[in-house]
Amino acid sequence: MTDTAKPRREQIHDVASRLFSERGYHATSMRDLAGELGMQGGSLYAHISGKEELLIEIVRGASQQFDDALFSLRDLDLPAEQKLREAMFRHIRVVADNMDSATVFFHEWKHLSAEPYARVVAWRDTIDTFYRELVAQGVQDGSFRSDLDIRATATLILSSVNWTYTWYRPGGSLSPRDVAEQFADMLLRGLRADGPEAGEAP
Amino acid sequence: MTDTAKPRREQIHDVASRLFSERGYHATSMRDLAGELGMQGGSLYAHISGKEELLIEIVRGASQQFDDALFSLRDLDLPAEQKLREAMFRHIRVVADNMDSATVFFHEWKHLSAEPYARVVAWRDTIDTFYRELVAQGVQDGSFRSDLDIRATATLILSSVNWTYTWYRPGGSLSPRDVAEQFADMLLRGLRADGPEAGEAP
DNA sequence: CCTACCGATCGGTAGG
DNA sequence: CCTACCGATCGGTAGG
Repeated sequence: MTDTAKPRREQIHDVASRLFSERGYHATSMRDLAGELGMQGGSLYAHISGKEELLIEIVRGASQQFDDALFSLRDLDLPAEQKLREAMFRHIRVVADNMDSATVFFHEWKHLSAEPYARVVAWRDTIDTFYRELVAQGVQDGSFRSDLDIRATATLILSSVNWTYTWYRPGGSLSPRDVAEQFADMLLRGLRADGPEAGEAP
Repeated sequence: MTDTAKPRREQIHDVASRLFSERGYHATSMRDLAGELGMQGGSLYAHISGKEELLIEIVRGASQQFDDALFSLRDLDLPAEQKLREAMFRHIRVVADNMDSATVFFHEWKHLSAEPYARVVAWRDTIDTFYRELVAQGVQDGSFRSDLDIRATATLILSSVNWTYTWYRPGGSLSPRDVAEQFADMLLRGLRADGPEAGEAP
């Protein structure tokens, strides 16, 4: 109606994200994609160089969003607990605000060819490290339990935030902040009732 | 060498699980599958009726394993905390002992046709319910915090056990029991140091 | 379990 | 951005 239309390339990426997330990369044909954009299959190649380029850019875009959200936290001088809450919130928000590309990111990166594949593997490592450092900081300053296994703790945190792509529904009653606060509360305080000290061994 | 060979059908399912988990369902051709079994593409159809039958059986087999592991716990008279520990252990063990079919289960079920697809959706609901009931029991008997959100708690637990399919390595140093105990300890006790009561709000 | 084949569809290109 | 097309490959079948 007006000239608020997105650039064609961006439209293609958006639709590709949706189709790849719904049907998977290999089950989505270039003709499916073109059809949703109201063009013929061959016409796509006036805008992009090939199918894998789309996957590469979707995956790169998703990892970039995580980087932007998390790495600015790295050198922030916050107590470990606050930093963890904020990291979980931002992490979940990236997933929630980009359900399609996040789903593609988690599900379809295995179909990348060698070089972009290796980049994803390396990227995963940087995120692991980010959360491990965050946990280590909390252990060192005494706010987290000293008997925590750093790797396992980081993995547990990552499980909680990453798995959201499987169940979160953007239009629902839970905001990313709600989810993050619920999860962080449970992780930090534990599920056990306090007070009379629930029995350890029966 | 001896006659310990598995039935051909079982071999086909095992190889299909591996290929589907490594490459995805649609990126695995029947000729790929036949080749790994030392036969021609068309020969597969002497043993199976079609490609989707393989996916259906892999998915059905995986959900059956979870059912067998978890539902026997349902009416067991255990304290909630012990039941949670045992459920998490069994859940993680199913994933760890069946990395291929578990990966197919979590990644490829979307490619099922309407009827088996609906069965998976319904199944997921029974597992959700299982964990919610477990949490609710713990809240009722006073061993879990009374302010827990049942749904969120069950989701957090499920995140931790399901996500293992993405990082667990069966030959490594961590047994399913190790992982389950680490995760359950953290979830139950929380990450915070006890004692001087780490500050809630700064 | 093989050979030989089917129609359908794939990603991508040429030329306009 | 379209038409028309390319070789390759797909899942599956017939007949043995």
